[in-house]
Amino acid sequence: MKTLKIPEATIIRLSVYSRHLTDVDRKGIITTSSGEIADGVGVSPAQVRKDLAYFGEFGTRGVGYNVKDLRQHILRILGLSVNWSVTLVGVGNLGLALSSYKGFRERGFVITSIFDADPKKVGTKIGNVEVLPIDQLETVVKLNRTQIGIVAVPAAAAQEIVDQLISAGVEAILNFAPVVLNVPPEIELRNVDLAVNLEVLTFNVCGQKCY
Amino acid sequence: MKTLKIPEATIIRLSVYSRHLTDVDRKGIITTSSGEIADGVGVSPAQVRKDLAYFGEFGTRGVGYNVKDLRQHILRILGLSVNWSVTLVGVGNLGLALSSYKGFRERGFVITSIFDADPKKVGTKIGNVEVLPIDQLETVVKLNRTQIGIVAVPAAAAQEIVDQLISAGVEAILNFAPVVLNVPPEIELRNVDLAVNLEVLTFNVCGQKCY
DNA sequence: ATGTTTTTGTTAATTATAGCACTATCTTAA
DNA sequence: TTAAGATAGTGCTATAATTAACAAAAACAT
Ligand SMILES: NC(=O)c1ccc[n+]([C@@H]2O[C@H](COP(=O)([O-])OP(=O)(O)OC[C@H]3O[C@@H](n4cnc5c(N)ncnc54)[C@H](O)[C@@H]3O)[C@@H](O)[C@H]2O)c1
Ligand SMILES: NC(=O)c1ccc[n+]([C@@H]2O[C@H](COP(=O)([O-])OP(=O)(O)OC[C@H]3O[C@@H](n4cnc5c(N)ncnc54)[C@H](O)[C@@H]3O)[C@@H](O)[C@H]2O)c1
Repeated sequence: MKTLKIPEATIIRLSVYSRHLTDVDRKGIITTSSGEIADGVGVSPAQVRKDLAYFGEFGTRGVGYNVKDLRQHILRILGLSVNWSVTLVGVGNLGLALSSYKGFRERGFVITSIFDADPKKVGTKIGNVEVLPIDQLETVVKLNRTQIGIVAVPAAAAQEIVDQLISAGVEAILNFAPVVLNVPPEIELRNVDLAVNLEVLTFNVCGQKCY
Repeated sequence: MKTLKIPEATIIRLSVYSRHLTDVDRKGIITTSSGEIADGVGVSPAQVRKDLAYFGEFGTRGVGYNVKDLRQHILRILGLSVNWSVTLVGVGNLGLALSSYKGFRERGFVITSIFDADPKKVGTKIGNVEVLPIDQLETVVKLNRTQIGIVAVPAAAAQEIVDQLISAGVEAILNFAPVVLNVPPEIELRNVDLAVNLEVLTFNVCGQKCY
């Protein structure tokens, strides 16, 4: 087992490769190559091979990769050979969209609990999951052994929620609130920041000429 | 005018710095330092200075940075000294959340038009913007000189929508559909992919031990 | 005044990432 | 059986990004 440091960019690409392979597989295609994958996702063939090489040898020289096999291998690498229990905190505009997103389940992410502070929302059902009051977060998350928390509350409440998620045993957090959160190093945190994404766009559109 | 290549990571951090400075400014603080900014956003002081150094000298040695000034400078660098006209395509679960997101306008992004293919949605109003049929996209986007398009349609429709946005003159696209899109090189494209984000988390939670 | 402290801007070193070129191995067909 | 073609895996090179170190400049205290 290698303790090699894997670039995050590699993981992101692996996720995209696996999605691409799902499409290719659906078309009934049996075998593919680093070149075809590269074309399909817009990177270089060398990059595809390099990314895979971190984890082993999955292809056959002169032939290529078996689509189903490679897909399964990548899913396994990403930790997707099992389902993950996910909790969603905050069922506002965004939380509601997330809670009904089917792309979740397809990849093995199962929303097992939903919380909100608003009494009007508590008790309502989203799909077959009931919205629970925030004071039950710790108990329920512990009970379900939920490993992933999604934060979709206002920025002002995000740190408090994150602290609760962590003390409830969550190991990874996906945060949509536009705020820098403090978490201990053993907790995995990723931020999805809409404004930041748009601002990278505007910077580039300016042709970097605006300043 | 430098033609220096700026790392994308730098732009992302600048966006975060500017948000942090907005908070600091709201607290009435006049002066700050690279160290304080670094603490506030979780990077190193050297990184902060390096990022800023790409664009000029904004501080005073021995003193630090004027909060308001630096904030304004960064906003200018990011192209946020003017408002941007944005069009949103697809008002499903996600599109609806995005259309009512206030964080947009705060940074100068104004949704000037919304489109959907569903006749039941066309004609409804979101805020004070009416949902228009998709066949008016080109005309309206051209009329408004809209520069940014947000794609929140199903994956199967995304490429088609992107093509229409581009032929309508949009220069930058933020895509939420989980699909690899083809755009000409002069078009700025960013993808926000929820599954990918979660999968980076699961990979890391596995401690890279799962494979 | 002058030296001390602070903190920036910048240069140098280190580390990380991507790209390329080459080698090994498999398939196929003569 | 062997040669030709294809394509994965790999080590090396080049590029990019981050970190660290240091010199320049401002403020402040003596
Ligand atoms: N709406 C979007 O498109 C969008 C896009 C990007 C980022 N965001 C961010 O995502 C977050 C949610 O956005 P939104 O538009 O859904 O906001 P919202 O106001 O519609 O929803 C927030 C929800 O969180 C709940 N809440 C508030 N405080 C809470 C607490 N302490 N504990 C539990 N629940 C609490 C509220 O009751 C509400 O249901 C915000 O931080 C926002 O900045 C939203
Ligand atoms: N819902 C989420 O939380 C979420 C999260 C991440 C990514 N996404 C992605 O964002 C996209 C939208 O997700 P959603 O949940 O809002 O889906 P949705 O089905 O609720 O909404 C899609 C909307 O697009 C419209 N549409 C369909 N085809 C169209 C076309 N050709 N032109 C214009 N409009 C068209 C539909 O009428 C509908 O209103 C999808 O690609 C989805 O995978 C969604």
